[in-house]
Amino acid sequence: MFSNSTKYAIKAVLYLAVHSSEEQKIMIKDIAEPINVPKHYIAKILQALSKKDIISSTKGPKGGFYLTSDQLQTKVMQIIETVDGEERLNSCLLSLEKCNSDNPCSLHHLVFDEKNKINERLKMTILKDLRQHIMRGESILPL
Amino acid sequence: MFSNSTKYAIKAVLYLAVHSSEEQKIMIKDIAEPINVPKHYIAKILQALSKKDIISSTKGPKGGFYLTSDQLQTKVMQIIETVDGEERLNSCLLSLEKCNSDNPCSLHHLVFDEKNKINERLKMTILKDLRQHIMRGESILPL
DNA sequence: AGTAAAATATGATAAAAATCACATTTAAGA
DNA sequence: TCTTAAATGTGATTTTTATCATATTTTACT
Ligand code: FES
Ligand code: FES
Repeated sequence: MFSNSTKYAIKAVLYLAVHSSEEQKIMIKDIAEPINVPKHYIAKILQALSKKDIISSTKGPKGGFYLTSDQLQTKVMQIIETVDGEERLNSCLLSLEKCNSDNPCSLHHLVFDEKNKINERLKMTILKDLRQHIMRGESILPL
Repeated sequence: MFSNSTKYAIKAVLYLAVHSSEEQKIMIKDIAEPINVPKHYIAKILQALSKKDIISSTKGPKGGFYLTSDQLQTKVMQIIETVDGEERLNSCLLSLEKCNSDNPCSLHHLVFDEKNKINERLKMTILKDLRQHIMRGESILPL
């Protein structure tokens, strides 16, 4: 469903959501290891997210990555779109085109409503929500 | 959601479902072109499907690919599993593991029910159903 | 100012997925 | 039985995705 890069991105950002703050920055290697993602790979992804202002970073000693409280309001969908590009989630199951109810492919009616529901949730769920889930022990941040 | 190969496979099989029969076999090039898939690529996929008895074929002059009426009973899910492998649809959104409600990842609750519903439908929908849809003009076989 | 510790930029390599090419096998029809 | 038309098998090439490496920039601390 998601690319590898997006999976990694979500895991990393969620890790920051739980463990970081403006006073508690985290170095790349201390993110990569606990979420089980190659260090150099996640570095590239975090840099892209940082450039898009989805996460924050500072260079130099005592530097690292972190989330501001504003950034805890980021919607999950924003991360997905930033990494995978917008098209991916709205593409038709059978063609390259955008899914289109006026010209539905043969699988469209099997999936459209559910896919929509999922997309809606990804659009309204923010990092803070997921952090709360994790801190309550209702879900985990998998390896 | 699906790999390119699975998309192509479904389109090709659906094309056969609509246009072929034991008396009306279709050559690779006459499948590849209308569904807009590279000839050599779809050939490989069709060969795999043929070996798994999801479609039929005969060699030589007047040969080609076709579906028997038995094969019109094939479930969409069978095609997906044959091409992409079973794991893909049941894997967790964030990890390599199988999705597991007893140990849910942070996105699990956002998608589980809907993904399940989709999977159920893919498991109970057969090619004949989709063919009917297409022939009634309720859905299309996209390029 | 100088040094060291961090992210950043850029690019190289490896692995996987998609695509292309061709020689082999099978079967129909002359 | 010979020729030809089709799928089949095997493997090569290209493209995309994932991974690795390294030089540069920024910043804190001395
Ligand atoms: S048109 Fe294909 S999934 Fe909607
Ligand atoms: S455990 Fe991750 S999607 Fe179910």
